[in-house]
Amino acid sequence: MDLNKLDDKPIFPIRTAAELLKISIPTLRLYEKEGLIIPHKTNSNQRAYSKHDLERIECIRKSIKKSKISINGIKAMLAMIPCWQIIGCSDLDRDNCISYSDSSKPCWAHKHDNGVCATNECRECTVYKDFSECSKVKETIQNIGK
Amino acid sequence: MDLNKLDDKPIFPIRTAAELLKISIPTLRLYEKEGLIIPHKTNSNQRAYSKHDLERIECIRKSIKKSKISINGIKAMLAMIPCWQIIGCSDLDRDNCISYSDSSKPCWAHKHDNGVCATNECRECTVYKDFSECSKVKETIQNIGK
DNA sequence: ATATGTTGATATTTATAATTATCAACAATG
DNA sequence: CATTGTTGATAATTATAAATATCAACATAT
Repeated sequence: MDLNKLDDKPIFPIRTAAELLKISIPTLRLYEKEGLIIPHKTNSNQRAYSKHDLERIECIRKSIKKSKISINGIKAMLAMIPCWQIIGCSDLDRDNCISYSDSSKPCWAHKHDNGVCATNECRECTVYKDFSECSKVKETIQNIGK
Repeated sequence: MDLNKLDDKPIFPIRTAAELLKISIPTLRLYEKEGLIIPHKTNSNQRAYSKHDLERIECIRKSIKKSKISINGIKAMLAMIPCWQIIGCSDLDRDNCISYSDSSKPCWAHKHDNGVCATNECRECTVYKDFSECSKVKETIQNIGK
């Protein structure tokens, strides 16, 4: 098996994740409610975090604590991700998509009724997985024109 | 004379601006220090605000108060503006430009040593003038690919 | 089946961003 | 030249976002 995939395995229950990150459980739930993180859910609806999830959360934390960007600020910044370009939406899907016009939160925080996003798992999507910080978003914006 | 240009005339001293906006003078100075606004300066370094300046500040205020985006959040979001595309930088100028890679504040909050931006007045630049809110930034990101 | 951990929701506390007040030095106005 | 407004800087205050605590109901594990 590909050993890199281990880091994607959701093996940590919420308490362990909180201990490893040195934050409280309600904070983890808050970030999720705000759409900054999408942990895996078990059959019985219990959260499970992977190593990559933890890294993502540390990144979010840095934005809040060091860069002083509010949660809504992070959401607004992530809303600038040109997801339609990344996943290659059809023009129709794109124009019908809420997240194409919305600038308040990232695409994965929206309920999608049409297009690929309606069926795909956001947690597994490149758009979600690749973007948790400003620099990555800007990098992508730079590359659209090329 | 073009009557529309009147709205760009910097005719309000800081006290008047503060009264019209119902905020304090130090707040206006803060927004400027953070690079969210560039008022005109008289020969003796006194600030003067135009009607458009006031509208811009109201827009900023809405982001802070209603959208709950922190000042640093607004700056991060504005750092996503593809300014090099808008003003049509040469590839060389672009690659040498700080604001091309930086994702912490908008281009006009940087000191520019090379390119057009070194000589131009940011206050007069389309990039500064057109962008004070998220939706305009996203609109522009949408249009790059087209 | 009893311990321990989870869920979502609400209430509370804490941290800190945003705003304002105050200051001496300088500018404008009449 | 006296009045009123400005400048930047620092200190104090206020507002509120972020984090945490608490809860009953449900899940897991031994």
